[in-house]
Amino acid sequence: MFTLSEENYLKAIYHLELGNDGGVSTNAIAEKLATKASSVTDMIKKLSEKEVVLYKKYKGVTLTVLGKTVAASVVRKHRLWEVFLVEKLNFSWHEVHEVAEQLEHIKSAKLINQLDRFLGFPTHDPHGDPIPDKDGNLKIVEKSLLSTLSKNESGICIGVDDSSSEFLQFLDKKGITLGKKITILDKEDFDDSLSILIGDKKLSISNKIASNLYIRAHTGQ
Amino acid sequence: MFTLSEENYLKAIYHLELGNDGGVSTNAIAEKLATKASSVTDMIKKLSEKEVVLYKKYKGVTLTVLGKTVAASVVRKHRLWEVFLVEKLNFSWHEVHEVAEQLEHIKSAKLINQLDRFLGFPTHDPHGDPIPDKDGNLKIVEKSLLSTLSKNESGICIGVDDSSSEFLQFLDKKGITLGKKITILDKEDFDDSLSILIGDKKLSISNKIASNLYIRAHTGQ
DNA sequence: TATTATTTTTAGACTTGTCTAAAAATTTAT
DNA sequence: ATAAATTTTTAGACAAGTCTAAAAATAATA
Repeated sequence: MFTLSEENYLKAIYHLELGNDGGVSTNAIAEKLATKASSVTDMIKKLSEKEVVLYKKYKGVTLTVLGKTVAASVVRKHRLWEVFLVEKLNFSWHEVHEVAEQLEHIKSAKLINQLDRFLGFPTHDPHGDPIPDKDGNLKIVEKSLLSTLSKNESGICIGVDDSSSEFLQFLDKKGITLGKKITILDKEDFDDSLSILIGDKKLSISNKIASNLYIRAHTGQ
Repeated sequence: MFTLSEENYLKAIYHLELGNDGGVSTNAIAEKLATKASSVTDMIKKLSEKEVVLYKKYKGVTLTVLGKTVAASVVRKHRLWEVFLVEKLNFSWHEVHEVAEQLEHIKSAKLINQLDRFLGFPTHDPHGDPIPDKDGNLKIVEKSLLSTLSKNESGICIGVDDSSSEFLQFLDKKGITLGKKITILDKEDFDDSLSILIGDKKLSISNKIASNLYIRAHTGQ
C-alpha cells in the first residue's frame, strides 16, 4: 500500500516520463511537486526500496512496471472523478482538478469500478485527457495542436495542453469547448495569430492559445 | 482548517457526546479511535488551542459550538457519501462505512452541496441515521427499539443501532431492511426472543437482534 | 582540460501524530 | 478517611515527510 505522498510522487514521475523519454531528474520532480530537491531524493530512496522506481544516484529515476501500474491507477481515479464532477455534479472543467487531487487517493477497488460503470465507461476526462483502463493502458488518440493546421483545414477540438483554471475559463468565455469543429480561416504571418471559425462564430486567437488546443483531424466538409 | 486526524477526533467526541451527556473522557475517546489515552491527551490540547473543544485536565472534554459544527460537517459528508454509494454505485449497506470514512475528509463545499442536490437532499443514510443539514442540525425522529414493543404492536423498521458489517449482513440474510413493516406476533418470556411478522414472512429473532433495530410507531392496521 | 556553474546528495533539524513507561490526580472500596 | 484501583497526564522516544545548509558529483565553458 502507498501513502498519499508516495502516490503523488509516482504520479508526478509518470507524467514527467510521458513528456521526456528517459530518466526523470530530481529537480524536475521537485518543481512539479513544489517541493525541494532534497525531499525528492529522500522519497526516491523509499520508492526505490519499495521497487516502484529504478534509481541510480545522480542518474535520475524511472518507474518500474509496478510503479507505472500504481501511477496509472491514481491517474485513472483522478480522471474518472473529474468526469463525475462535471457530468453529475455540474462542475465546470476548470473547477475539477483541485477536488480530484483529493479524490484520487481514496482506496477502494469496488468504488472505482462502480464509478466507471456509473459514468458509462468514459475514455476521456473533461479536458480531453485519456483515462487509463484497469490495467493502466492508455488509448492513444491521433491529435495535433491547432497551431499546426494550415489555412482552410479543420478538425474537432478534443483536448487542451494547458489545463490551468485561467486558460479553461478563457476558453469558456470564448465559447471554445471540446467536441466543437474548428476551421482555420486565416493565419497571420506577423504574429502567428489565427482567424478561426468555431461553430458559426468567427474568432481571432493568438498563437499561444492555438498551441494549447488539441485537434482531431476532420475529414470531409 | 483541520487535519484528517483532528477531524476524526472531533467526530469521535461528537458521537460520544450524543450518547453521554456531559464531558467525554480521555479513555472513551481512546477506545473509540483505537489509540492510546496519552495520544488523546496530546491531541485534545491541540484541539483546545484551536478552540474546538473545552478542556480541563482530568475533567474530560466538550465540543465548543465551532467544534460541533466541524464535527457535524464531517458526519454530514460521511452519511451523504454512504447514500451515494448505495443509491448510485450499488454498494450494500454493510460495505459503505469503510469507504465513507475516507470520503468524509474530502474538502470542497461545492462538492458536498452538489452531491446533496444530486441525491435529492436525503435526510437519512442507509443505516437510518439522520444526515445533519448544512448548519449541522439533526432532524430528530421519534424511534423505539423493536425490543420495547409489546405483543401485537407494529412499526416500520427505520434504523439499526449496531451497524457492524456482521449485523447488517445478518439482516440481509433474514430479509430485514429499512422501510419494512414489522409486527410482534409473540414474545417469549424465557429468553426474551420475539416472533415477528416482516412483510409476509414469519421470523423468530433473539432479543439481541431486537435491541439493535429501531422502529417508528405505525398507527392503523 | 581546468575551472566554473549546476544539479544532486548528505547531514542535521523540525513538525505531526503516535507510542511506552512512569508520575500524578481522581475515584472507588474497605 | 485512608488505601487501593483506575484514569489521566507527563516525559521522552520514534517514524514520516519535509526543510536548510553544506558537501559531493556532474555538466558546461573557457
